[in-house]
Amino acid sequence: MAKDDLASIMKEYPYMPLRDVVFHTLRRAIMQGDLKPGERLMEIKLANRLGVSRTPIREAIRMLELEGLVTMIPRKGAQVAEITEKDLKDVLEVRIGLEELAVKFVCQRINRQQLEELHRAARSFEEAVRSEDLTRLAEADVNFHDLIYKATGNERLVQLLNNIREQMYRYRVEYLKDEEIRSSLIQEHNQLWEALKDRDEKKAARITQEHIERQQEYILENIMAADRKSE
Amino acid sequence: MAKDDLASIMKEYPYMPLRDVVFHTLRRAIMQGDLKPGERLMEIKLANRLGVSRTPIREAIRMLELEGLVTMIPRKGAQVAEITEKDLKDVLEVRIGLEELAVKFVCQRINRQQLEELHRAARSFEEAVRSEDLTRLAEADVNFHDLIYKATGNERLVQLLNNIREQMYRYRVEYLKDEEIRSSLIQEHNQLWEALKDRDEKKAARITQEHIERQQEYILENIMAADRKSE
DNA sequence: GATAGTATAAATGTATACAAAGAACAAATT
DNA sequence: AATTTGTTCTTTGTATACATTTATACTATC
Repeated sequence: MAKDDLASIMKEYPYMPLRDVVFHTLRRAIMQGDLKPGERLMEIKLANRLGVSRTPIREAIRMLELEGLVTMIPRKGAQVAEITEKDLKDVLEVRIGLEELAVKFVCQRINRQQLEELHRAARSFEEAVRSEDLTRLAEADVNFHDLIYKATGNERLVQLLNNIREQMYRYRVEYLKDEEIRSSLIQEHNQLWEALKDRDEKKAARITQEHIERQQEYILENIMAADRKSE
Repeated sequence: MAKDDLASIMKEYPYMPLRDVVFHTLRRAIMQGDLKPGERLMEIKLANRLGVSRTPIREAIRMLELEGLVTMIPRKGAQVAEITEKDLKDVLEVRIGLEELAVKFVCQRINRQQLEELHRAARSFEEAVRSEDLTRLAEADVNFHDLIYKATGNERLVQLLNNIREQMYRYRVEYLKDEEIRSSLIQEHNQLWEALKDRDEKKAARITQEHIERQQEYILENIMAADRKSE
């Protein structure tokens, strides 16, 4: 079918404005720590480095600014936003609230098919843990949570949660590298699935909260360590 | 004092890049419905209309895009995002969740001074209702809720809530024009204040929820009416 | 008369040019 | 020697020019 061919070609060569390429490039660089907090983002240098003109750079910076990843100093330019412990605490407080809200909705709205999908996702996460393949593991984790998000039936909530989850990368989550944590994650996923299946809002909320709080402790230790090192 | 003079002058003439002026202008136009959903935002026309070049226009559009107020069609340009009843429902679900989270934090963290400020704000809202001055009324309402937001001690949460509150304008909230609603708002504010004073999280959450749900019903009626009219 | 094809116009995407503000450094004056 | 002033250089803010794509309208042909 010609139409399908075209569609697949479109998927292979999706048109993307340079601003979006730059946006994602810079975003990733900030998240991964290649661009460090406080570092200036100078348009000409970035433009030369990425082989584009200033225009797409500027548009990307506007987007990063609105995401809070860079802060603007008038007539001085953009710099990578600082991250403080307070920031992290604030974000995670909000995240807990939103994740609890999400599982509440899921309990109310998830259907059998979605439950099955979620079950499969939990299983493939387990397999990924056993495979010791970190990339696959991360994907499986994202997939599991994506399914939960989708089951909320609330697009805005999904959008907010995805954004927060991406921001978590900034806090150097090398969480999944820890052996002990990986196996406890399996248990958490299974428990969460059970709670959602039983539509037990309270239990689901509790598991979610504990899940994130554990992550928070872990990240705080890491940040503390990183901060001490850099001082 | 020369320094104070300079500071006051700076406050009077704060530097603002054109992109921010354009951003706020367009934002307001969309919120107020001057730019209608689906309407195309053509750069040259906007540039001519606002007396600037395309560059600030484009940067403003990038910001509006990230806020979800405009949607981009590749190589076709920007258009004002459509709003559906589902959108509104989604936003308000999230809003209820976040507002409940907010009052929970406030119950845990508000201090005596903040409580007093809040009380004064509730009083001045009452006065504003009696004054029949709609502008003053809106300001007093915003002020009351700002104080609550601040008392959460969570800047991210404040940011999200402010954003959502601004978005509500899109849904043509002519809420405060209704006599009956105004007086019930006084009661709600007072009840909420009492709950926060007593640090009664459940009561505060309930009041908040009811408050927003009532607004939702009202807005839904309005949107329905508007949609029927435009079809 | 309808349809297809081409040409023209208009809009976005990208690059570059120009203006102005700010920082850094050097020189002069006290 | 220190401070201040002036100059230059860098960088952002804004405008404009160019390229590419898409929409539109008109003409020619069936």
